[in-house]
Amino acid sequence: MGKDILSSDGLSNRKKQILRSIIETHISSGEPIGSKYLVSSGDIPFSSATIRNEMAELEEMGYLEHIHTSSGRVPTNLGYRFYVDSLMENYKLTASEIVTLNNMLKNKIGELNTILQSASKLVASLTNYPTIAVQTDTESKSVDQFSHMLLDANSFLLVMRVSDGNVKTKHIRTDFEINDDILHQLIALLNKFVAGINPEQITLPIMMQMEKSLGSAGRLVDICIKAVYEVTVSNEDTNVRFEGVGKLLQYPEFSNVDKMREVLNMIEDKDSILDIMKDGEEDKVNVVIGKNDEKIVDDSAFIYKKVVVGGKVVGAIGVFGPSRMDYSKVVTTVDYLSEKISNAFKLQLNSPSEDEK
Amino acid sequence: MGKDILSSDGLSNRKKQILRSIIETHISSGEPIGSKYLVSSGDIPFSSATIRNEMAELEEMGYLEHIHTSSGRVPTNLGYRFYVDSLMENYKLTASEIVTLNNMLKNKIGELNTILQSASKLVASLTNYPTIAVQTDTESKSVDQFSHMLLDANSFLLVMRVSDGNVKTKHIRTDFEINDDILHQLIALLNKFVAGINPEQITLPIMMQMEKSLGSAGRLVDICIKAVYEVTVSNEDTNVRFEGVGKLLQYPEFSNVDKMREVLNMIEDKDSILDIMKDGEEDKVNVVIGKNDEKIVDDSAFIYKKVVVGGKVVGAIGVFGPSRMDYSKVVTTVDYLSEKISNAFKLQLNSPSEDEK
DNA sequence: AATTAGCACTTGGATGTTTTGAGTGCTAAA
DNA sequence: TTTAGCACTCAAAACATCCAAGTGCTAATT
Repeated sequence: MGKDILSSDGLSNRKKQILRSIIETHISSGEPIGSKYLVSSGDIPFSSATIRNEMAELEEMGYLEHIHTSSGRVPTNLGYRFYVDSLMENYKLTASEIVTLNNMLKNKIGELNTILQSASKLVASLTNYPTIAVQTDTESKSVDQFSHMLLDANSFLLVMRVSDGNVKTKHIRTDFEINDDILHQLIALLNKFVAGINPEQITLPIMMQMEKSLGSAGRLVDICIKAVYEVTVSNEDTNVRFEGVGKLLQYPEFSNVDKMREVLNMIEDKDSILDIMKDGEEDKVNVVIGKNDEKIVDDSAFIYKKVVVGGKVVGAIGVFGPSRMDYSKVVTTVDYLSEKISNAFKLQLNSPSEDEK
Repeated sequence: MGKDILSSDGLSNRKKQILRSIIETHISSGEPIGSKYLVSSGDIPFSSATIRNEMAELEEMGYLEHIHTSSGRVPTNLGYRFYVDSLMENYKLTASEIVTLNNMLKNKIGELNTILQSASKLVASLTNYPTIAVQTDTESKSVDQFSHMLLDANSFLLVMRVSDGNVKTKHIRTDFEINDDILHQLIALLNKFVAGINPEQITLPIMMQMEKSLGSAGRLVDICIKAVYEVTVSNEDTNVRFEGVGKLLQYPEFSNVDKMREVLNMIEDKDSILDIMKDGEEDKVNVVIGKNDEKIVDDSAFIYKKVVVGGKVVGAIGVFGPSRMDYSKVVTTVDYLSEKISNAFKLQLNSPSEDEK
């Protein structure tokens, strides 16, 4: 009955079935899997000898490995990769899970960093792995809208809504007296000429025109433009936060000091995290396994999806855990949430006057 | 020669000498200390038998302990406490250490959280223990001024200048159409009735009056007041950051999974950290050891000093490590740095700066 | 040709035993 | 008061044994 027929990816169906069964069992147990166990589990309708033969071949192909002659098989990184790419079924979020997610997110519409962090806590509570919330600075930002708050006769607050979803303020002092009227004019001008455009495109003629219309308060233009530069160019907002690292210790593969040291070192090096994420694709959940891509600690996996607002990557949320991770659940959850976040900000952004694009 | 004369704190000088020698040796080696070792080290001019007798008494007094009959002695928490309070000598920062500290701090004058973090990194590099940077919220806040930014016909940004110097924004959506006029009225009302007062003093009559003057848009009042509450009551600016937790793994007492789990759990629970620090005194370096004060993991110690700016505690920096810590160096470093930071901000407050978050 | 039963063989881990050495407490001598 | 000396203790290291789970291979079966 078996029929060792190759399907498109070079594996007979029986091999796939066996590989999958091994991986899923191993994911939940963490133990090496032997042929007899597979038989007794009822998953595979063949004898242990047959399974052993298949296993041997799967091993030769690089999907499984063997710690020593008399131990069961364990998936290799390549095995996990194959599983994630071709074998895994989509996890369905339960209704109650969705309700939980939505409720917790609902009250959090606001600043991007707040929302990223609370999303990452959410993922943590649902998946029992440590989570990561990354906020990145986009390369090219613009200020999309200006507003102000007059503080006293010599100072005011310039309020800027930045294209990455953040709102920044800058305290500006003047050596001459200002009032609400002047500021209104100033803000109107800024909204007209500066809002939404790349700061590099602010030309001298534009600035001069603005200064002229402001008359004696023309000097403010210069100061404000400087503020725009600071806000759009600086990348002090880049931020990598891990939550719940302690959870790793419940997994035997991390229950030893050396592995923990490796992990803590990796985690504390924000740059390495950003470096890993740089390579990821934008509109899908990325799964980085073990040290195929050797930036990551062996035996571990890193799953993340970038959060895109207004066509730009503003951050990411994700999960870090053992390579025998519950991929399907994690992938689904991360996907759902990052999508939700992007949407929440789409609403917020769609509104204002000028649409670029 | 020995003369077992009691000094003021109930210990003969010889006992002090022995206790101190044991503690300092143990701090650097991590091993239990035996009588013979002390003799061979040359520190104590008595025979091993004499030392053994003294040790037995020190043990009876609670300063030392014994894992089993045939092991050397180890300091108890009480022993460390005594050492820190009475025995320890002040560490002298070397000239090059001071230069390093000053240089690194010099370029960082700016935002409080930035400076706290870079200070904590500094301590980490000098002491080889993980460090903590805490930023705390001041207890009672109010919103001192309101402003707005209209996003579209159904949403706007409420901009609030909070009394602690931060500016917060809240994205507010409405299910009816709004415009700049209505918002101006709203903001004017808020500035008149709500600005500068403690949110607990906002009474229902005031709110009703505001709602009435706004007519059909009255509902906005409620929403905005809620935002005010969130901003003034929440302490989301409170922030506890650990840096270099991985360093703990180099100390054998933390090189096991259970201890590590305890530590990670403690570290991830910001509230417990804040709770510990609440009890600390303001103008000195606080040393919390082991589980005398049982909020902290056994075998560990927590050293911190609060940073005070303008009479208010705005945060703290500190170090977490094994109870056999290099107290004198750590205490000195933490003291020096926190002092520097307070000073840096004193300067900044006096001279006008144009930065505000 | 594909599958399976059977069996010899491997090996990590669990368990038990022995040895070693650092360190103690106590007694009696200095 | 101090110290030399000695019997005693115990954790940790080293070594030995046993066991269960699992494999690879061969020969029998379908």
